[in-house]
Amino acid sequence: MAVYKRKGKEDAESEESGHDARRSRTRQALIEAALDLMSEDRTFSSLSLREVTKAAGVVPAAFYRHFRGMDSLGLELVDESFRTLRAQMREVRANPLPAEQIIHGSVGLYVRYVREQERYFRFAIRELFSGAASNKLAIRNELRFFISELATDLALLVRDRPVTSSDLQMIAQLVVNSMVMLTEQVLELPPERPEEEELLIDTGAKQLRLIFLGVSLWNAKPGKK
Amino acid sequence: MAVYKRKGKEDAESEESGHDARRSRTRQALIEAALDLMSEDRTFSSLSLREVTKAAGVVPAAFYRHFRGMDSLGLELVDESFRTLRAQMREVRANPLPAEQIIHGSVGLYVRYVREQERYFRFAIRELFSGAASNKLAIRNELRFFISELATDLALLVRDRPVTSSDLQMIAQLVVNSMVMLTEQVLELPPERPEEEELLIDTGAKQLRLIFLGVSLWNAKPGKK
DNA sequence: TGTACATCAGTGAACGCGCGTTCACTGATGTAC
DNA sequence: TGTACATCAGTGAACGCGCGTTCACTGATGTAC
Repeated sequence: MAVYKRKGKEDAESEESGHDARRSRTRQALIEAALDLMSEDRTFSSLSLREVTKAAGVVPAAFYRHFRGMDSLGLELVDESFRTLRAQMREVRANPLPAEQIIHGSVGLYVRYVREQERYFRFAIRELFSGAASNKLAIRNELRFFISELATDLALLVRDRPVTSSDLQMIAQLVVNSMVMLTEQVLELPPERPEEEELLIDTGAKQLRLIFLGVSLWNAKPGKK
Repeated sequence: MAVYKRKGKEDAESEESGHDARRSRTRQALIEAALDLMSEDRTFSSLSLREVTKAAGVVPAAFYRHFRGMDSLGLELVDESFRTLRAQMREVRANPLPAEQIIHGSVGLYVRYVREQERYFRFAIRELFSGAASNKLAIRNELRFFISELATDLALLVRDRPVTSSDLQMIAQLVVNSMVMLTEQVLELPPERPEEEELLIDTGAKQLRLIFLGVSLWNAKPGKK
């Protein structure tokens, strides 16, 4: 049994040859294949290992060189989905306070991002509502993370009033919930319908404005529950 | 080929004997079986015809005496789900205007109703986000119906201000969306956790109050978009 | 009321098919010397 | 540089299994007379 020094993992993997490059190319092909197969109304749990490998252009047995089974591919997809989404959120969060323009602009950015990354959002939203327990839990945790971050931002908005942190969470949850429902609507749109997309953005932005109007009155008067 | 007079369909079907009674008993057993099999994290599309018949206690071929295939069973489930939900909504709607008590009370009623009819709501919410296109469409239409009804009710709330009917729809959609997300949270609760259930009701009610606070300011000042 | 017959929900066997998983293998890539 | 050998991603065949659907059937229920 000999131990060899291995080449470090290459950054640009797609055009390489060699064991490592081939490995990660096939692995990526399996991930892409699974996402593509879910583009219509298929659930992840309804995909078969064999059809994923077929779509990826490898033999069924090759799957096991990369994942222990479909479950483990599912977890990988959750990770991939939220890795990019978290990065995006960090960017958007770097924006200033929510004034009218900013709300509409942020919703627009988000919607266009959903469009761009349709396959990941489709996967995530389906797994959130009907996926395996482990995926569901992982996604709920990611959402809770977004909610907490948003609650932190909201604290600045209401710093002149006594709003409890659990109320901040409640408000942030309402906002994130609205974004989840908006996401579903965007994914439901037929492709290439910019007018309808704008309509969704307008309505989504109005709903956020409505919520922020409510926030501006929250605990403003002594009529607290 | 002789034509016989048939007995009229009996109202109390469960304890009867005879062709018709047996027919509707098996049919109901298939429906119940499908709902029960979805109680964990299974999607309707992941159920097999054979396991549904097995759970219903009949042979696979018997399925075809009642439904053309699984698709047609799915449509039947959508119908059943919303038939009862619509009746429930009619009752709740018979209540007066949303003051604080009434919001909390209505949310409480709704949540307890979801608990009671868990299987139907689970089916509906899963199909909404990841079901077959036809089921998805049917459910979206039912939701649109609720939104329109709610918009009509909201019109009374804002009759002193110039709120467009599309804004009323936008507001009603926000409310219904929040209820959808609340439903998912209720279904996610482990059974028999009254404290956590109350917490969900409190939070849901607060979110509605927040929205209605926003509504009370909507177009109140000339600062219209 | 009694008998002969029609109806039809449910049966049980059969079919070809795609499934997940296993296994010994192949052959290109990489290493040791 | 050249050679012998190790590594290992991907192959192809095989397995037993549950699947959807078909079909002629059975036997209880219901009707005609």
